[in-house]
Amino acid sequence: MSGLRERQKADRHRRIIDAATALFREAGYEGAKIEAIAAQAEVSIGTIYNYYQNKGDILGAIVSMEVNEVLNAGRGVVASPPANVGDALDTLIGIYIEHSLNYLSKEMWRQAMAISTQLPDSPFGQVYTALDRELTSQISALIARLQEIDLVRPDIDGPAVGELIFNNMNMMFIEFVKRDEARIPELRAAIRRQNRVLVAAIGA
Amino acid sequence: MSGLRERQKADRHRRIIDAATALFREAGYEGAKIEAIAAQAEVSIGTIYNYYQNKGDILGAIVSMEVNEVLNAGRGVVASPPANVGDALDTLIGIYIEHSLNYLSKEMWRQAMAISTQLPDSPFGQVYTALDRELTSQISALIARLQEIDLVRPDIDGPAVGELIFNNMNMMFIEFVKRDEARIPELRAAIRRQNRVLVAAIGA
DNA sequence: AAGAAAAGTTGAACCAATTCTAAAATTGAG
DNA sequence: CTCAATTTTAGAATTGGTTCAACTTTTCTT
Repeated sequence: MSGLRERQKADRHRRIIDAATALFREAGYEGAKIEAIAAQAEVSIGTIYNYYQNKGDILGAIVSMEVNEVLNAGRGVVASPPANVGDALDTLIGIYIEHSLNYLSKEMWRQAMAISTQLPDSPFGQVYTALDRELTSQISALIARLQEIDLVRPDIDGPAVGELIFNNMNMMFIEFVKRDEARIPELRAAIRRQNRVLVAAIGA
Repeated sequence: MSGLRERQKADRHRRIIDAATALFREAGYEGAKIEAIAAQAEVSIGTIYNYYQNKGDILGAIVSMEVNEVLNAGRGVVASPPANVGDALDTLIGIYIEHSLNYLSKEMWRQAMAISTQLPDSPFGQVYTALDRELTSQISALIARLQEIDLVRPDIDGPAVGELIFNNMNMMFIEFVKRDEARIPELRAAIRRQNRVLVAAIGA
């Protein structure tokens, strides 16, 4: 069933995403006109709207790829974490943050986050919420792992702590992308400081 | 210096905000057309844009009033907090959350939050960031207060814990407004659960 | 009180996302 | 190969936020 039609469809998807990625980075989200994306992807405007419900969904597809990469990178840390709670958390969070600007500019992140709260029921809105949940789960999984190897007290409510840590990190990341002059090292240091009390409290 | 011009200006401001508030609630943010707001406020479209940079700023003015009320209500709790850490935090957070839907619908919150990340440098974006900071400070102030009366250990990093608690609450609130069917009691219970570890850790 | 300057108001025009339509192209089935 | 179904295409129409140049109103000056 992988007929020509299937292949062409996949190819158009890729062309649209490639064109949009390039233009979003060059001209910013607002500056990248649908007409220009269509031209660069060598499809018509109508085709773009046939593939994606709206401009936000195109950005959404790009964000999804990025976050999925981050989730993959995170699995390694969960599987074999550094040998103390603070470093383990810092390493996982570090992966999230350091990867975050690989493909997406701060402006793209701002737009993506805005769209996901503005239209929570759009395809992208739902995907974004799901990705957040997966990241939260990954942090909780790390804590569970640390409990297994006796670095975290067994009576700690892992899922709740995972949510707390993720929500704080996410909010800090939002503030980070809102300020163009904000830098990654300061962001990480601030998060480490915030987590310190928690790390002390849950450590075995 | 309270000439005619001043009075007319104040009056127009009020009429625009009243019209917008009514229409946002009736028709939703997107549904409330600038043209309709102008008509109901009995000013021209141009005048609205003379008073507010864009549609988001109108919503911003409404949100500001709401948040400032909440901040005021919170001062009482900080001044004389309940006699244990868990209840003190729960009371303050309760005030924030219970007041939150007095004037603003979930849809209005979604839009407001989206705009504040999308346009962090717009007048509203800056005001919103400042309000978040004030809420964070208020939580930190509560913790400082609890340290004074020996309910919280003196060596705890109050500001960091305040940020952690605020960021978590805020993120939970964002998820809350994203789901129309989400209910306040469940939200509060979830936040209480997340804060539990922290409460245990900082209590004297 | 008249005239000039300053401040504010107005709505038509503009722009870009999105929708719609009818025609052209492509594909898979028989 | 031919036909019917599906997709793509180009572009016109729609829509709603935002801008702008001309017009009014208010204030200031003398």
